[in-house]
Amino acid sequence: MTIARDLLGKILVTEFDGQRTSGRIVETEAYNGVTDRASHAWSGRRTKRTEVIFARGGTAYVYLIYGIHHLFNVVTNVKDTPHAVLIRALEPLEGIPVMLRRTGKPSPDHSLTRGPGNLSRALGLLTSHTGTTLLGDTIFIADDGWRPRRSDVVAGPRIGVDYAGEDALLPYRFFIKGSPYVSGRKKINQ
DNA sequence: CTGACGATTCACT
DNA sequence: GTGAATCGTCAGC
Repeated sequence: MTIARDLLGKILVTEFDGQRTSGRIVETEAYNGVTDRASHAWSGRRTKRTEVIFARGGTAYVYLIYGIHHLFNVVTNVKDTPHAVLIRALEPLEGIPVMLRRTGKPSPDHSLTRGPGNLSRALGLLTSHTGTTLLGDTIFIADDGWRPRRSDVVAGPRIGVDYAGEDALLPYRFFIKGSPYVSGRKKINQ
């Protein structure tokens, strides 16, 4: 939970085949383990797919949704405690031309890394990266000391988890107010 | 083995 | 605002 907030302002970096891309994290969502109906690990569901969420913190969990989009998560807790943080939006920093090529966009705009599906595509993240440690040199979190002002960090309900009942209302989504890269639907936004 | 569906996005009405 | 795309995962038979 605290970790989701602390990740705001940090830099997510991927480096595949010498192509480095990075972006500052401006939006995250926390998934709070077995008590969170919106989490894949809810109620102790532990399967081949979700196994990685039970790993120790600092592990990547990349999940394919709707057969189309990849969603990138960071496993945040100790072994056997399935907490994860979904990275929902970045502000592009390095490797923007590479991102453009990956996404097929002609020019950089706010949609390049806005939304978990777009972001993963821009950084070249695939489900095959699930289980990769973030302590290595292909996918990792960097910190240049930049921090959002405390008054600019906003918490709100998560997106796309309406099926989770009451848990869908929990303020587990954190984002930096005013960033043009923050995603969000029209309903419960900002 | 079979069927149902999702932590989304994009194009179209 | 609505609906389709598209496939790995999981539950059930």
